[in-house]
Amino acid sequence: MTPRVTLKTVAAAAGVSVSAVSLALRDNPRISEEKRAEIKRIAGELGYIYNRHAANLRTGTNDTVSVCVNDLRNPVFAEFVTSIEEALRESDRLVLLCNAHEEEEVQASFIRRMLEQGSNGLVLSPVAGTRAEALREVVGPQFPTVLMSRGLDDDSFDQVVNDDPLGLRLAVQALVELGHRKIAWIGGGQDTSTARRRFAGFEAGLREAGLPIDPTLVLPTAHTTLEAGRRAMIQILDAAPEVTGVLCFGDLLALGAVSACRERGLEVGRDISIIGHDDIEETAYFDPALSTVHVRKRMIGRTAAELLLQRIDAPFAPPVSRVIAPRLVFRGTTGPAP
Amino acid sequence: MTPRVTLKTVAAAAGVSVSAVSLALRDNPRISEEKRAEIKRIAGELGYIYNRHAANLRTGTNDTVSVCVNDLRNPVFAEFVTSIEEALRESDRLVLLCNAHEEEEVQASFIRRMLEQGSNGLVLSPVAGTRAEALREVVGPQFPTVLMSRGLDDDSFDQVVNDDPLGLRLAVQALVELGHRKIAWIGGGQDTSTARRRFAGFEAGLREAGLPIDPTLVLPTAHTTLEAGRRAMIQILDAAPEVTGVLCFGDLLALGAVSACRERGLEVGRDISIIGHDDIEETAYFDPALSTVHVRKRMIGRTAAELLLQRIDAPFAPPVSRVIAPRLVFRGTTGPAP
DNA sequence: TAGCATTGCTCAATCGATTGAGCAATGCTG
DNA sequence: CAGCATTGCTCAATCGATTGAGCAATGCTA
Repeated sequence: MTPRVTLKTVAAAAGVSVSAVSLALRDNPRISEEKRAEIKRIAGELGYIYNRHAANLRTGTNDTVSVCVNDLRNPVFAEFVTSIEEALRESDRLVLLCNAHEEEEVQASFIRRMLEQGSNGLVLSPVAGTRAEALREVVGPQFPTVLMSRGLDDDSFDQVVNDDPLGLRLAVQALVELGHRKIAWIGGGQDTSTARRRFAGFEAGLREAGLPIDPTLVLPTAHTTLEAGRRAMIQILDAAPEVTGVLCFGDLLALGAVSACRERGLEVGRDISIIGHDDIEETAYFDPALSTVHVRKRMIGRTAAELLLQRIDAPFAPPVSRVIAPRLVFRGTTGPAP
Repeated sequence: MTPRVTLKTVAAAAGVSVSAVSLALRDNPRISEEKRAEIKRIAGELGYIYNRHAANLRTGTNDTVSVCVNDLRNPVFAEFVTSIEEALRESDRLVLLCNAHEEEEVQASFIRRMLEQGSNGLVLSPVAGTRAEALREVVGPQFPTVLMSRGLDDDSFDQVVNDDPLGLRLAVQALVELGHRKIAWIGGGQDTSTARRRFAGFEAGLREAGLPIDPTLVLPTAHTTLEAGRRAMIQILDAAPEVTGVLCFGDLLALGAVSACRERGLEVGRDISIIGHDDIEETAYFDPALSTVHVRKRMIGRTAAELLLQRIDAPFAPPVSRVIAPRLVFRGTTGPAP
């Protein structure tokens, strides 16, 4: 093993001090242009590799941002993470990733781990059941943290969320205008702000339309998968065949519901209307294409990254909360009530 | 700002030396059971946070594994990353993530960055056009590296790949047995081993069946999105309306192709048969559900993680290459030739 | 009971970049 | 030309955990 090339090695070779090398390599103007060029040349020739550990120890950070989401296989989260990563690339920060899979312990241990690691900040989609105080306990009082997609009832955190109530109220309104009166709700069985807020929007929409909230038409599901949607839809059709409109917590659920309706011989978009939520890319290509609440995922991801960078620069600034408005997208799974 | 709680703080509070605390916290048996318990208790009360930077500087590593894939929004990669992360959780390593987006420079700078960071190893799906020597140049001669999904013609790297040629030969065989003679190929316009190997499998399958390779039935696409599939399919239908079988580089392309056929009034599964590749979850719920080549994604991700851990433990062991066999899944988009 | 091993800790050097303080040389101003 | 600022560098402390060497106390063996 050849001994490591450090600042010291370079300094000796260049006949200057260690500090001079350190400053020169970072283009500090206090070192003259020529010296800087020479030092860089020598460093290059010697094959100097910057040791971030030493710098990290000294500076206390490590130019890393942590992102913890529930499940990357959910295209919504994949889109969030992708746009965060892109937004951070300019600030030369790497992304530390975690899939919490709704397990609070995984989330907590990731947070501890990335704190040890000296990560600069955290973008978090808290697992179901996360309490704000418990989270604050884990991340510590002033650690730059931005909640994304799922908020918490605590305004000490920066947050970026989709306007869930709005999206669902719009969806209910749309169905009502199409003449639907028996409208079902599938999903949101998790203990998350998203689940609560979407359901609240559903309820508010019905209330505004003067419609009753029928418990047999509300079917929370533990998961948000295609299969869960299929099962829930079958259950609803069995319990309340008169239903003509269905709103779903997520697109995957909605696609499952579509497939269940078809199994039962219903033509979706004519016999029954279904609206999903999120607008993941795939849904546009189903036949009939899925009507859905379009969530501005890239915007949310980018905003989360921006807020986090701001927070890192100004740890004591007042917390910011951003609510991104969704819009309704009509495709083939909605139509006038039969 | 309260001053940081370090080993020193804890040592002072516990009335022992810094070393004792360091050893105790890591359960070194050279410190007595009782002292260890007491030290841990005090550390906990003081809110001691382990500073990995100091340890990293001292030990030279940082218990991190880097993963670089092309695009997380592709469900296949999301699945890979998820299973790698799960597999690594036991070894208490964090995942540093990068989406290279087919840009060699992004890939290279990520690699340099994570090397500085002291990452323990790399799982890489090389961007299109990556040459083995160039990659070796960037990662250095002995850095633990596992290529995943996309291989390189270089046996100095560990590799885990799907058996692409096999999958496509099986798919061609299946269509031929169903009576298809005019079989098209959509996708794989990228300069990746995957693209080459799948196309090679397609060609081999035709050859085995004694069928000619018709250039008008081969349509490489630059992207593997739904939209790209739709466009390619339209082009093929225009140029060669007699086509009855279509193989696609990926499921998204295939779904796009399905949607294009439908626009043209063709009933997929009867008038024309389409087979995708990868078997992403959504495809099973399309109507008709997509027939596809099922790639064992979790297996590939887990295997990549395992190989990497082995490689980290034994940097000089001979390189390992794993080929994971896919299987054909028949659903609704395939049927006898009309 | 001398001699040696073991136990249980402490000491202090170490990893390598960063940075505030400091200093010599030069330029500039009044 | 004294006095001050600026330029261009050096000095040395510092971040905090790790670890080989060392040492005192105790136990064990011959």
